[in-house]
Amino acid sequence: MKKRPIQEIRAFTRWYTDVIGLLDQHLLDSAWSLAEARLIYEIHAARHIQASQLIEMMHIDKSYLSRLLKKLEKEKIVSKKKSPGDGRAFLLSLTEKGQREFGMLNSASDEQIGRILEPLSEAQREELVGHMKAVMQLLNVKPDNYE
Amino acid sequence: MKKRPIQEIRAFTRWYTDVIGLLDQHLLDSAWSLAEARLIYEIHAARHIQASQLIEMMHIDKSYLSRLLKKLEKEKIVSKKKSPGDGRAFLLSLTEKGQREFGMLNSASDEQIGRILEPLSEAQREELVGHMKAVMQLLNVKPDNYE
DNA sequence: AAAAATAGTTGACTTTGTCAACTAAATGTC
DNA sequence: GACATTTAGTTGACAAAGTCAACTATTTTT
Repeated sequence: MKKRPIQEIRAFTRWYTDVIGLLDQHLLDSAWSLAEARLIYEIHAARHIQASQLIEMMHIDKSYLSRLLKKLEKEKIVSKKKSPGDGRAFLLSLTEKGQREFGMLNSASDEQIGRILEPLSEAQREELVGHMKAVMQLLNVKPDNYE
Repeated sequence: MKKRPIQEIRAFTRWYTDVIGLLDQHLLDSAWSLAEARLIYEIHAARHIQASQLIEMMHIDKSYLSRLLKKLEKEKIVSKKKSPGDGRAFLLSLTEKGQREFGMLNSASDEQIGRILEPLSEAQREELVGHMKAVMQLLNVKPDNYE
């Protein structure tokens, strides 16, 4: 295998790691840790979801998740009700407060991306998205292939 | 500002966050933490560098850095000598063992990227690199703009 | 010659994440 | 339908990662 493309991809990855770090920083100003914010995000996206599914999706330790959820319940962000079909399991969803919290996190993220796009023209923004989609398509890493 | 490109960029970022997580996993098998490995990487790249510069580059707390360096010195990966020009400062560099360690980490990273590129043709690899470069160019986020 | 700033270290602490053992319910097996 | 096995989630004990403030020793500024 040729060396050069590998080096270029590693350079991109290092750079984007930094970008992600910057994007995540707004979370430092929020009341939530990164893990909590992702949890809020995932529960919002799923609307109703079991802890076991979150474990699979997020590759997170179940004891850790259990404690994160406990905190989010205490803060009235997440509510838990018994699964109708499975007596061991619970269905998690966002409370109204949780929805509002999600909305705030979400629009903070949007604004942050917005600021980054500021200097670009409409056409450049489209280009950017095109390149990103192309990267995703070419490099369609299936997490499960690497576990 | 339009909503759609923002959502697409956020989707890309989430996806690439996962990719980076997978790429970082090989470090779990190494003797070094993520922070230590990055330190080894940065010191290698700079050849000689002061802790204060690392703090700036890596956005890392100075007490934390101090302890990481202490461990790397103990393990004979990094060596420290007094800066000729500044009596408070030290110049850090990799020992021979450090160089070897860097070499191992580095080729493990290369191999991992190599595996991801496996399914792609030579032409596709070039395409991929092209898209990545375009993203970097368009989105040339200067970390300092966001501090 | 102070005063202020910078380089790095240390102590005390918080946050984040992991591992193993456990309870309770569900599923598979004979 | 009783037993063994697996699955969902919780808890205790701990380890790793990261932060904050105070400190020493130099260097720079005024």
